[in-house]
Amino acid sequence: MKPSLPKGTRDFLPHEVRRRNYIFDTIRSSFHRYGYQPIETPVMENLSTLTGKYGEEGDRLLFKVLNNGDFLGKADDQDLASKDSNAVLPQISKRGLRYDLTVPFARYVVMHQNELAFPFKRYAIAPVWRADRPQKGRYNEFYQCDADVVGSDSLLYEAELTQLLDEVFSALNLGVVIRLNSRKILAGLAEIAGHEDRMLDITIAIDKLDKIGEEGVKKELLERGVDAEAVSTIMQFLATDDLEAVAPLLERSEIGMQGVRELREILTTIGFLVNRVEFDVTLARGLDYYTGCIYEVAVDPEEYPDVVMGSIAGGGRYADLTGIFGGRDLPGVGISFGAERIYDVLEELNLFPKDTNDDLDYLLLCLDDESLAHGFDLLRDLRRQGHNTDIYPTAAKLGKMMKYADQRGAPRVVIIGSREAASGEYTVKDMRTGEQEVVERLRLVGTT
RNA sequence: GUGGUUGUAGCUCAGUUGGUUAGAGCGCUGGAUUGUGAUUCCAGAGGUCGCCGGUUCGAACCCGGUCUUCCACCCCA
Repeated sequence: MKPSLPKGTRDFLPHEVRRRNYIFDTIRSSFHRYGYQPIETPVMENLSTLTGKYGEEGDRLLFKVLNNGDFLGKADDQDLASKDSNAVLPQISKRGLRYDLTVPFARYVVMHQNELAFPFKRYAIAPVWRADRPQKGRYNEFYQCDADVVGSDSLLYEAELTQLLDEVFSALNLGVVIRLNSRKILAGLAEIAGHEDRMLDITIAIDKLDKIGEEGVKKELLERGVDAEAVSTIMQFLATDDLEAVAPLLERSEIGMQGVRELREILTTIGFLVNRVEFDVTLARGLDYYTGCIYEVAVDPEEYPDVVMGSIAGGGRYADLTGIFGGRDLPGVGISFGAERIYDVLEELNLFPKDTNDDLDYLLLCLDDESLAHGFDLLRDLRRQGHNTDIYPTAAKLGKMMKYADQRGAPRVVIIGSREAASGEYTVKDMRTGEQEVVERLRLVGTT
């Protein structure tokens, strides 16, 4: 049988894992610096926890886990005979793989509300699964790095999370644009246009402005049943790229003005950042549960015009995610980094630091069996003193062992033959410069 | 979920109208060099041509199905 991988999943080689860890470590240390605490939840959740939280499209993309045992025997014969998947599904599957980290977090907060101090700030770096059709930058299994805070509606957190986004990307040396909008402004826009009930249709259409242009958006709006007068009102909004230009248009909408005031406050609270922060009225974001400020981060198109990649981080405020699970109604706000896309972009732009190689200090090479015994003893001493050290496990030809050292990326090798074993002075070769010197055991091992 | 695209050595890819033994570069193994890798020279190994079926005297090549890759939708990180 030929080995294979499920579609949309990948293996990682050691150097790839190191580079991924570089991203995870950078993000994690910022999370810690901002006072977020780690939590963990299972990769599987009850389907009832997951369904209905991501819209119709999201439900379709959930990976379902088959029930154990005779799962078909317990299913209804009529439903089975009619091949009605929607009817059969709840009878044969009660669990699914998590689709993101936010909904499981909401479930977690409700279940542990009496053990947590609010506002509760947590982070999680973990894989999630979506049964999407894979493309580049789009996988069926991928990592998210989330920071959320629940139990406070303070706008300070929106500002803090924007700073956090900025800090992480400047630590990664990647120029980005952080775009902000508010669901309240979008709701206000729908209200002004006289289609309060069509907010979703309207936002989906205007979200495509970049891609299909003004005419395309007009067409899409009309197709979605928005009347011509409303369309021209909406197009007025799209012509603005400044919060203060949008504000007068929203004067008649209470919720819209609330959104404007909130964004104003957030923008003035943020202070100086390395990356640009822009208000973007066309920013929509699909996830159903967002109710306030929304974020999206993209690679800076001015700095890297050739990079084609969707958003690499995003997030927003949600007013009542915990309410769905019957808990106290706790407001929350959070952000999520897409580690895989960040990886692909850093790779494409060659922005990974050089030293994400093997972190070995020494590799010991022994030329005969007595030297090998000697080397194994030296190995233990080096390791005890905190040197990352490895040894070639047999006495072999030096050329062969040197080649192995080269492939391992070992920065230094210690050559041990009968001369060295007898004298306790070793030949240490620097693999980069090619220089070698004779070093006494005490000086090599060092003391602590 | 819809439409398209891709698959040949470990990797990147050639392969003529369907015709003898499917090639190259890189990588790998061994040697030149029995105590020196990354450079040089020589030699060698490595293939169910994604998989299943069909057409044909004959299929890497044509046809059907399937899996996979990537792309455009949809949606999203």
